Amino acid sequence: MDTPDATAAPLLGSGATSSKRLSVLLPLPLAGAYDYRVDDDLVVGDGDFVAVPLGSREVVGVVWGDATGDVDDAKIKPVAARLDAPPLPESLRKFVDWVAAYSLSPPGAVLRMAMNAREALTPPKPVRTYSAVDDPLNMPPGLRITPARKRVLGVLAAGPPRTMPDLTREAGVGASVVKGLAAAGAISALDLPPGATFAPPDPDHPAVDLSDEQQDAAQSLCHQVDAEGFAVTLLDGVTGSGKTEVYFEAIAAALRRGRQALVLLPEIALTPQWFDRFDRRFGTAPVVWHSDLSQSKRRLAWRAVATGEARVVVGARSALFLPFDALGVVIVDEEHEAAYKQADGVSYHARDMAIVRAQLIGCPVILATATPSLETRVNVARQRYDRLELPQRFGVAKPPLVEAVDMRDSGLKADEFLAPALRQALTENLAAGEQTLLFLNRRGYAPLTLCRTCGHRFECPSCSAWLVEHRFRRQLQCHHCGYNAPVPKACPHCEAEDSLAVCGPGVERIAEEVQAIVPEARLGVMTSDTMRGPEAAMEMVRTIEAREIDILIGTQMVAKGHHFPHLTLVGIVDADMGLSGGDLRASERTYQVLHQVAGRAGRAEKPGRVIVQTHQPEHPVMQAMISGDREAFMQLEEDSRAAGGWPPYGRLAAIIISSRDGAAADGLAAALARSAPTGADIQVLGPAPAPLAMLRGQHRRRLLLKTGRDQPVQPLLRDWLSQIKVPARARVRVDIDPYNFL
DNA sequence: AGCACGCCGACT
DNA sequence: GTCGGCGTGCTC
Repeated sequence: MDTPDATAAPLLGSGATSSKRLSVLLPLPLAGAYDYRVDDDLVVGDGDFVAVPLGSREVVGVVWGDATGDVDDAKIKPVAARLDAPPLPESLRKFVDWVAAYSLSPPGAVLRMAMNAREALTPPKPVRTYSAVDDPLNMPPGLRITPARKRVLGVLAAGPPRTMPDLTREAGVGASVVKGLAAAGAISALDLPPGATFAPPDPDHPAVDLSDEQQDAAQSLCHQVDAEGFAVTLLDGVTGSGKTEVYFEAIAAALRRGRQALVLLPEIALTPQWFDRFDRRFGTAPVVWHSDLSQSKRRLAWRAVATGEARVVVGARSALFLPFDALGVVIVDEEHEAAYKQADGVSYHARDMAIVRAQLIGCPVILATATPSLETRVNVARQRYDRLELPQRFGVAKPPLVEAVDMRDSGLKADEFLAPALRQALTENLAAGEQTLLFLNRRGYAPLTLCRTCGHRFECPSCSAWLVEHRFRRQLQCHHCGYNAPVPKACPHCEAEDSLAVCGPGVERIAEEVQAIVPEARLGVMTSDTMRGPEAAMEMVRTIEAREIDILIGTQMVAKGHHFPHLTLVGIVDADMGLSGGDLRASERTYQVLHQVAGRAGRAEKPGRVIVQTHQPEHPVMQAMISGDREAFMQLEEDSRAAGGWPPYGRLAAIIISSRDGAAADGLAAALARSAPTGADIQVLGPAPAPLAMLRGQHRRRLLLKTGRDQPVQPLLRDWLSQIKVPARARVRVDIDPYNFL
């Protein structure tokens, strides 16, 4: 039986207090902001973080201007509280709205990316520090002085109070030693209000010497920073031309004006070398932001950005959504990297969104790369971006000598993947005491396992993908969803024993083959699953530099970063791998990767040798690799995109339908196709099974909208999608300018 | 996203 | 007879 609520709310509109309505955006995938009532006694402004009731729970959202909706008075609930956190700056709120409208995502889903540090919304906790007791006479009598305790006391005797992590590191003891001392009263613990946690980078730190060309480029970037207006500049220079040092000067200029700076790097390029260079230029470390930062570091970094204490932030694409209030320059390093494109959730391209962010703020953007993307080249040609070119510096490795091996007549057995020419080069290089790199962009031992008796192929139960055998781990893994299972003894289909065969190579299998060719060689395998974290990568770099490894076998991971002077031979095991699949950017991307891998070879006095194994040596990518004529290749790519009306000469959007029910996905896809927009330069392709027709148990279908450059794609899509009733068991997602066709 | 509501299977 | 599975729909 219901009992009457004794604490029922007082009647509304009693007139005692006036209240106004405002709009609150919640970090949820709702269609728009919700309206709330705020009573007189609570002062809130735009951008403030507020706690509001939603259904039966309370959520934190951001005040998003005055109320817009015509929601019934009775439905409006009051704002519960204002949180003690710096408000979200207006430029970031505009950016959130912009990205939502552009990507056709719910604004709340975009806001969620800007609120990715939940704990940052509560005031920072005081930090506990430990220091020596004021008076040695106050030391507790009878304290046992162990060697560990002695070290702690020694550290504290000299210098300021330390935090627990600093103290344990400096004294080389565990936390329990410190706690024990504090409990005994031998050291004192003190909670301090959290002060500055990030040392300000010094723009006038003793500078690194720049060449005349670098100086010129740096100067023109600094002028832009000083002008405090929006502009985009491509900083184009080969590896070793000193791009990083040049854009550091733009950062220094921003710092001198009291502005903040943001450097975007692809996640994999956040390397120790980059931080070393930063430290050399600015005498301290920048604030770091990336997806797997711990909760406490996130909170610290987020708040420091909001308060302006963080002067320079370096981060992966999600750093775009940090609450900068005084950004003076944005740098997108490795501008061409496909990793900047986020495909799941809210899909956006960080390079393009960085430009939007800067435009909304009114500050310059610098795109740095040795191999500009086609899009950026076209924007330079259209004079939307400026371009600065840096020449190669003296003492840098010469371009490598590239030769192709035609695998169509290599005479290899089915279980061999290295052609005689590569085998020979490998053997000779080893004998000469030089290092070799073999590149294959495929993890594991073999990409396909099948049964010789019945032909059964091992597929992922929830994705349309083969299971990749990982022999070191004795597992079959799905590289798309994380499914894994032990390799069975018998075929699960026909139960034949010892009948399993593998098809195709992965790095592990190449390692096996190499070991058979040169048993004396010391091998290293470098893939994302053998290298956990930056420490492992650093250790690998060290072993290579120390020449403890003769032959390095790796995936894309090896393409980036360090140059090894004794690495003089590069073998590309399967250069064709990225070319199949009908991806618009397949050629460009394959060239980028191969070019980068090839660049690992050689040194100033000895050019590297690169052997490219391919089944299509006549392909423009291979021809460009051999001739080294990147310019001609890019021109060819541009011509073919222009001829086909593909981006950036046209617009493209993918509509992805997913459902656990295949028939529902088909039905919805068909309904969308029936109501597709029409027009002179509007084409709708599909529906077709999406690149991975089944992913994590979801059936996926895809339609492609291809239009001329002047078509307003978002309104077109909004119109189109609004006509369709999406059944509850299906979902529709839009990907503007999709990259993943594979 | 979370949470409630609701309608069908295996347990006390 | 109820507990609980997750499919469906709503939240100012």
